Amino acid sequence: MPYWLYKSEPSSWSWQQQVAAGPDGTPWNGVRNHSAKLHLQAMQVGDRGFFYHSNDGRAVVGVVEVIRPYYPDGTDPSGRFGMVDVKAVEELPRAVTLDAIKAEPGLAEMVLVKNSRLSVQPVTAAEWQIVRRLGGLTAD
DNA sequence: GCCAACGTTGGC
DNA sequence: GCCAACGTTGGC
Repeated sequence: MPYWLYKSEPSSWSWQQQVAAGPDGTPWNGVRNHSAKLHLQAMQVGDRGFFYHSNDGRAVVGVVEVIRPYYPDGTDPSGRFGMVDVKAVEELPRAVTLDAIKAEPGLAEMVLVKNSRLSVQPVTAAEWQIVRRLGGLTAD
């Protein structure tokens, strides 16, 4: 099963808001980039991903799960882009900062490091376990 | 707040 | 279809 990473500025959509949205989750809307769109389209219900706070925060703070597969994003007037619904699953006991990620040799190839502007990214199984461990979660 | 990187737009 | 201009993102 693939893993993902979702970036959001806390000032526009924060982990706290995601948690508050509860088990019904929320649409991950607003993606307007074709690489990110391809990742959204590849997602299946049950896929999990990290929730990353960009700019103000710069850390992985939680885990979310896809609960509805790709469907059109009504906030896109062009109709070209879509979204999935995600829900919060668990919070990291310790946020994993970008600095910590960059300091970890096993994470040097993370898309977050290599292409920090991509808003929805794939995460490898190895990276997934390293970040979980750094964040104080048990391995899957 | 600056600016580099990158994606998108639009004129040709 | 190329590419310069422009806007946005996000780390610093």
